Amino acid sequence: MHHNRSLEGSVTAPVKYWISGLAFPDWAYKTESSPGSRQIQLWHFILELLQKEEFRHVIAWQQGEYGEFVIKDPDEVARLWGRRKCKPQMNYDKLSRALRYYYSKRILHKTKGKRFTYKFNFSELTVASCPPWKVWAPSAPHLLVGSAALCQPALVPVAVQSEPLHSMLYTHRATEAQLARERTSWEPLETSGEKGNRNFKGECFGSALGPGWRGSCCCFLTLQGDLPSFASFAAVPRLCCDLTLPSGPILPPFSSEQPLSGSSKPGPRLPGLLCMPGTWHFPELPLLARLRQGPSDRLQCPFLRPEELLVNPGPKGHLGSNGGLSSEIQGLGLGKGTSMSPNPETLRATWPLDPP
DNA sequence: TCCGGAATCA
DNA sequence: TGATTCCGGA
Repeated sequence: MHHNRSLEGSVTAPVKYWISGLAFPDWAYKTESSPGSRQIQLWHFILELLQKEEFRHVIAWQQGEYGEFVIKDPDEVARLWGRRKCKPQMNYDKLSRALRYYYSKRILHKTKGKRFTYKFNFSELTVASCPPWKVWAPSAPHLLVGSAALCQPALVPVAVQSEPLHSMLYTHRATEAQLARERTSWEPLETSGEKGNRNFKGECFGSALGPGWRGSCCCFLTLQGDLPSFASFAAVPRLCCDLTLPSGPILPPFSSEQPLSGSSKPGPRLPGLLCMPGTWHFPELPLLARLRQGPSDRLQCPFLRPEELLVNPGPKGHLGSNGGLSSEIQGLGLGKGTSMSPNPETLRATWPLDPP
């Protein structure tokens, strides 16, 4: 059972990590888990306030704008913040200065034209705040893809199955021409993950983890560079793992030279799934942009290369050395470099790490 | 009201 | 490092 600490520091009732259709990892609400600091960070505190009904009159999520919140009573928010930090001289001017420092970190940005209105960049926030010890956690009982996905997804189950989250992760059909165009215009992650580069095409969740993690980054591409910030990465591994999707196409495409063991014939191609080596596509799915502003309508995951997927066999029940996929994946029956995808039933039956 | 530089603190 | 404090400017 998950608990959170109240604003006064006591343990309170369990929280639902579900805000306006967004699921947060549990550590996002645990002040003591703030990475890089032993003290609570302001954005944590803001999330705490936003989470609580009793502060709805002080600060609240903006209806219809995911991640956007309004400070209705700046002085009160500043007072609460000052009380938490034992800074009685705190005021909104100082607090807002701290918030403005989040701009450069891309944790937050200002909603122009709206007073006291800010917006979280959740993907950046989750990467920046994902504790290293929760990354690459070998005991995580999920099919984890990409370093971001390796942040232990402490989600409430409803988040996985809910329509909003599906919509966040899905995108609508991309034509083959579009795919080809994107394929050729794909930019290296080195540039896409650069801080301050607002024109990036891809958002590498693993960018905060350093170059060594690049191979397993889970990346979201958008048409305009304004990333689909609300495709909460935490949901990705669950979706990949549980395969409870009604349309079922969220599976990594594999490119394997040799026929995979454990399957005499390749699995059927899942309807609507367009795959390219190293890239996921989730066509025929609700428009991502429905959940956020902007025309971001493409979700891709150029993530693990085949050689990173097909790792040395490990003991059953453990993740492979890539931290994400064990050798059992070889039983999925996949063709090389094709649009072949694993049969979800096969995956379900084969996967050793599914929770009971 | 908002922004960001600069110095400073813990 | 993540604020806090102060401040000039838009």
